[in-house]
Amino acid sequence: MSGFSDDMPFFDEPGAAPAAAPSGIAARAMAARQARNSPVDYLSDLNPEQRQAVETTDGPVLVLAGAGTGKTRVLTTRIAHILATGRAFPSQILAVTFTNKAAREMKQRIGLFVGEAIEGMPWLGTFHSIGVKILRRHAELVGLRSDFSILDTDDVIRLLKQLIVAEGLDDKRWVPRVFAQMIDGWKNKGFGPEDIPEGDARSFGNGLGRELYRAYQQRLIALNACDFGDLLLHPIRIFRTHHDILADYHRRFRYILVDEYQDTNTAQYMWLRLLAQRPRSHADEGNAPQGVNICCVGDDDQSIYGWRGAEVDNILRFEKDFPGAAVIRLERNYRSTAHILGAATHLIAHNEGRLGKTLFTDRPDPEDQKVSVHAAWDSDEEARAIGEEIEALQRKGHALNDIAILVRASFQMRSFEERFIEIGLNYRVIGGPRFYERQEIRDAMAYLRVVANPGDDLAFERIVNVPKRSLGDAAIRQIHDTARLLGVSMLEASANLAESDEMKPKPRGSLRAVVANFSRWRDLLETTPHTQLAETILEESGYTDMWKNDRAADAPTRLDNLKELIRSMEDYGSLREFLEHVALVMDKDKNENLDAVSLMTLHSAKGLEFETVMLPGWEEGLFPHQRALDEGGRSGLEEERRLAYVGLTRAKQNLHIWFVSNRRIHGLWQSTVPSRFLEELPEAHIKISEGGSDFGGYGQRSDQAFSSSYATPGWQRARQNRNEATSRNWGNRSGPAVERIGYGEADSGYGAGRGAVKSHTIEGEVVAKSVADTPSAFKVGDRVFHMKFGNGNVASVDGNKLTINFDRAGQKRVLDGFVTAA
DNA sequence: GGGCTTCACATTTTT
DNA sequence: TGTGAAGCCC
Repeated sequence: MSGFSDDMPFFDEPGAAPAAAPSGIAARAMAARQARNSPVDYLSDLNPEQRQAVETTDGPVLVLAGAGTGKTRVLTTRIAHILATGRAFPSQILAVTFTNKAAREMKQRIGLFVGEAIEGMPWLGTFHSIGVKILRRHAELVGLRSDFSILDTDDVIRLLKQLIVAEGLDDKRWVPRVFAQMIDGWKNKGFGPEDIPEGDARSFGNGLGRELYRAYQQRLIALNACDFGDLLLHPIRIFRTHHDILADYHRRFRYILVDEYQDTNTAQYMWLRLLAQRPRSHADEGNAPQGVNICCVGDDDQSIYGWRGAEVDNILRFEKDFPGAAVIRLERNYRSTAHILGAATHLIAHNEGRLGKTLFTDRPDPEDQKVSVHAAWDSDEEARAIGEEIEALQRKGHALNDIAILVRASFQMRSFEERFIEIGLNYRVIGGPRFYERQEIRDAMAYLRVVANPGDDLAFERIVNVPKRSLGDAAIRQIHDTARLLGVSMLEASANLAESDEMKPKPRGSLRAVVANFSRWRDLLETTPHTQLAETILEESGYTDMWKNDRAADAPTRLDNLKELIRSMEDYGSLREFLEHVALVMDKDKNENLDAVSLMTLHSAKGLEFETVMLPGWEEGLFPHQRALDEGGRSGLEEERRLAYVGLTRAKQNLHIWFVSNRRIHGLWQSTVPSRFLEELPEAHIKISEGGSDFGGYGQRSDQAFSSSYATPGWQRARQNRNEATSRNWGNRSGPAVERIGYGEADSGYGAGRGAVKSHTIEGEVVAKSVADTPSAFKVGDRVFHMKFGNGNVASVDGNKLTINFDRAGQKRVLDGFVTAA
């Protein structure tokens, strides 16, 4: 039952890869080539701990890599080292990451070391992509065919809704999305329908939780499909029930490397254990190395995904799981200044239950710039002040690309976006809706999925009446019932129905056409290049026409997206390869040519670094978030603190933290209290800033603010606010420590003149068409359309700045480059 | 089937 | 307050 015959090592000798290096990076490639010739070179750049992490190749290793300590470097060098010293072939190394981005980066960096040998690293990828690869080989063992589809969250929810309704339950009381999350949670823990706790099972659908879960799994098999969780759970099941297969993988993987180990959930942990812990009998046979060569790299202080199933415990108990493990700490930081590190280290020390690390740097910091803490009256002023600060930096030549604003929750982004649009400051939002989640892309994908896997009823159902073909709810139900009755796919059932007289003539006619189309496309699959096939499908189905005839403002964008989809298909060898890519790699490159400030959540900032970082919204209730406190208790608070730590450690040079006194929550203005995390910052490394000259006029330079018991008029007002706040439902802190944080009363408007701006982005998507300071082409009374605010009428024109009365958003001032004639 | 109104809800997100 | 989904009416 071995499935390995097809991909034995590609190179006889790890170092024997052709010397041709990728073009365009000549210098690095030269270094790489040199490194290949003399294996010691690549080690000499490492510090002693890093070097130890690279060279300790035998037995289990846990590398505790603090933020900015060269984690990726260690991982990639370690792989290079294993290859260069002939310890394993590329195909004998299993290297797992969480995100595609991380996998891509690793591939690229290993490529610099070993040239093209990277092609021979078939087992470097995300947990899920490797899971798919394994599952495709043994699909039949769990009742799937190897061409199974991978469903995304949206498909899953639609499927669950069907099942919930089919059980006669009210889908408003038992919300499919909620159930999808429950199932996801169960799968993260490695639970199949039989394993879930009785309480969980009872808590959903009038006690039918377990039955629904079971029915869901059956439907997936019938659809020849998997959800994301199955990509790990099915392999786990296979490993457990087929020891010969597991033994094959044991023989195959000589080295296992895991990135971001603190983020692994229970299922991933089980999967890793199965692969890593070979029973004695295997270890003893042949010349397999004794012990387990597993190397996990992570940072318990950066574990911020507990809420989605990550178990910090996995990293905390590594030494118990893998006896004799070497634990190596990387604490020398190459990213941030001593002040930033001091602040971060001190903050995170408030957490219990850590493995403990203390970051340090011995690089000099010529500017000796402390972390600054700023106060603002409300969120609008916060946005204004940060905007000013950024413009000031920009004038000094600071690239916007090197600046990031990291928020706790995405609603905070809004005030920044509005402000930046107003002053014409380039920004890009990282995260948010993604290319492959757009409606038109998902529709197009559904067509392709049906062609690739005619049993994919979910995809079929999605597009059978898109564009409209008079196949409404009634027709779909009929197809459904027929499929059930005959035990076949909906496509097959449709073929039957189209030839019978059970359907009214009109829908029957269009159904016949649909069936004929799919069968023709299916035939073309063998003979036509997949990009061309996709084009044909979108044309012949009438899908592109549908958008061409659509007069909605975004229809042209959607057509562009479809073209982009086809274009991106060129990068893949076959339709199936492409579909798998889309299912697993839901991201797309952003427009990186533009100089723009990055705006994102703290979560999505993990792993990134910026010269300057702004951290707004440090208030009780928002950060730490009230819900984390309510639902997570102490451990919830600690996770929030780790999030703060992640935020602080993103900054290389400048770090600014902000809090406001008033914030609008669900439409209501609330007084707020500075975050407890502010008190946890060490005095020695921070300064309370009154916003410099921009703010002018309130509070004093107040490093002494931390010397507790004194109050200026401003402070008194702060205290007042706090007292009010504590009586509300937000943050309920006690103790006088709060009093120490500076606060200002700068609620007066300020700031008017700003530097000229050349181009603008909204959400990394739109590039404006006009240049600042040229008179606007629009005049009063013009009807215009704005990406964010919709349609409106121009009320006044001031150079290139327009005041527009939007139908829905009300009156706004925007730059004319952001609107088009409606 | 499309557009309008009403209602509930309002942290973080990858695969 | 403001958004998005679902129901309702034509």
